Amino acid sequence: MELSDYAGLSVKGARLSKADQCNGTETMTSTDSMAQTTRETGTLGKLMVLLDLVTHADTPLRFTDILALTSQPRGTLHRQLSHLVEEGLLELDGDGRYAPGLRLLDFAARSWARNEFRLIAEPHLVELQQATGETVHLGVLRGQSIIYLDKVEGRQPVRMYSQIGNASPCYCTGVGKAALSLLPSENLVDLLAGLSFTSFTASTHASAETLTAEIREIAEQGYAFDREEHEAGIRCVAAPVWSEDRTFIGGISVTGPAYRLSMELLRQWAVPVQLAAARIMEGMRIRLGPRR
Amino acid sequence: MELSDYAGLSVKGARLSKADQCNGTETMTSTDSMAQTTRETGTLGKLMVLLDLVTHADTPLRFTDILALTSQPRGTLHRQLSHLVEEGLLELDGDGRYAPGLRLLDFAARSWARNEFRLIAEPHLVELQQATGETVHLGVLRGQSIIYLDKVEGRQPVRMYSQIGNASPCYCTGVGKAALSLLPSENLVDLLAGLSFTSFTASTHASAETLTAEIREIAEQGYAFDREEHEAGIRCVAAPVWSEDRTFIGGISVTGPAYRLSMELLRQWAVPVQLAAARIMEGMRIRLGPRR
DNA sequence: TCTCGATGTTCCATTATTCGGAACTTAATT
DNA sequence: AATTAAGTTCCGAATAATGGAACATCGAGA
Repeated sequence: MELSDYAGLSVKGARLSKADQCNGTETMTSTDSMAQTTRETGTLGKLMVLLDLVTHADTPLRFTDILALTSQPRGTLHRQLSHLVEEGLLELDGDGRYAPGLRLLDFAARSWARNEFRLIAEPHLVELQQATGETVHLGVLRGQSIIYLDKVEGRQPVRMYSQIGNASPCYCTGVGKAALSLLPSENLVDLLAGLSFTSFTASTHASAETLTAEIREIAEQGYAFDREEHEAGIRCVAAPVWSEDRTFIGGISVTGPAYRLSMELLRQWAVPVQLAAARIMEGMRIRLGPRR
Repeated sequence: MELSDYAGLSVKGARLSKADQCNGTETMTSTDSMAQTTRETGTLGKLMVLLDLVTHADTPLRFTDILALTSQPRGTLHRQLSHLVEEGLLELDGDGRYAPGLRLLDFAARSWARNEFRLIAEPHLVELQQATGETVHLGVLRGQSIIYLDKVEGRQPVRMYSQIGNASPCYCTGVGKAALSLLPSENLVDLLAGLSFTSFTASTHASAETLTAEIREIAEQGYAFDREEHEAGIRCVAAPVWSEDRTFIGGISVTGPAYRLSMELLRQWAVPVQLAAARIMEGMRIRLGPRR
């Protein structure tokens, strides 16, 4: 119900919720451990589950594929998909395959262009990029995921699994762990309880225990590392950033290939990263402080 | 009062949607030719109007602002906004102001990353950029708008959402007019009938008549110009591109400042632009041809 | 060609959700 | 403190979504 609830951004598990609301038990699913309490927002919630399904699929899905994934009555599913297509949120090609709709791009372009947090942070990200020569990210916590709001690359393009708008897990990214270190322990416990840990590399945290320990450490020292936890060969150092009203809880990071970024070098960069973070927060305070 | 009049993607009188463009069985004599029944897709349609309102606003809106814009009952509006917020499509800050939700970014990032048209076109856009040294765009027609799918700039890395994803009018952009030149005259008439012409510059088309004339010309010669019609001092030359099943009707363009791009130079570039367009379509044919 | 099965679409009574007026809280202003 | 504006919650009535089944459509194999 707080800032932790929509399952849409979680890596796995959005599909389960659909199955839940299909059969008997309704309205009484209070605190569920495995499936995060997906509070279906009526009609919209059901449609969003579908939109999630299609946008998360690796390839355009046929009607029957979606039918199998949702186990809904055919007629119902057909109407729901039709509505999504008619609104431009999905597109149906000549082969009867559903793909994400381009209208989503228009929404996102506006969402991004006007985002105050990003606008304020941008110059500081550029500065940090120039100081280090490596790629700089800005991300915020939404649900269990980090959504990357911005990315400033150097000249040498390094192939990385990161892109503006992409949602990444919070438990294996520098920005994610930095963000988690900002949460009150109560909220943190809740969030961790809903996580399912996927081991992307050998270094990825596999349990809430080890993660909690590291987060405590991060909270003390004020910066976080990603020791090739999300992608092999990629390291980063991150610092937490937040807005005063806690609408944005996230972080910034400097990321690069392990062969170039020794842990020692990353440790040296912790201070400039923290400084940039401090400047961003100062910028937010000036810009947004008065009226809160 | 019509609250679906957003300058977004839906056409008022006639929606150029799947129903129309589907296989063989056209000529069903558009059932909604005179009946302006804005077929709102039930609950979803109403919510999308709200989402449009908020994302199109220049600044975050307060509850009362939205209330005034929609003239809905307060209770109803409040519940609708709550649902959108709960799903992460909108965000409500500490001041009670509604802004676009970051979840939209996640959707869009996936929508973009997997878009086949864009993936196929990309290398040809890069090539065209290198040949001309100017900025190259790829856009497709959705409703009355051109949505930019890709942008290749000179030296600077692509700022993902700076232009990509933006919806622009079809009647005053090179890509837009090139796209319109592909439409069957019946569809074109329907679409033009729903347009309202905003004069961005002195050169912007102000009526369907002059626009229709130019589109006819474009259809003959196979390329289009933007003579500072959308933005003063900016010119472009564009060529139409389409996918075989007409799912994508759009174009590519080379854009730049008028002082550097004489009309004569643009005319010379028409051929390379058309060539790039042809290669993209060939790529689509190879990639998607078989199974249609 | 015909039939069969798989896939996709439409229909309609039932059911659940949304609607919207009004009462009820806050928060800001005089 | 009194008053107005702003936002939230409630509940019967209106409306939209549901889901089962009938209706199309298409491909492949007999």
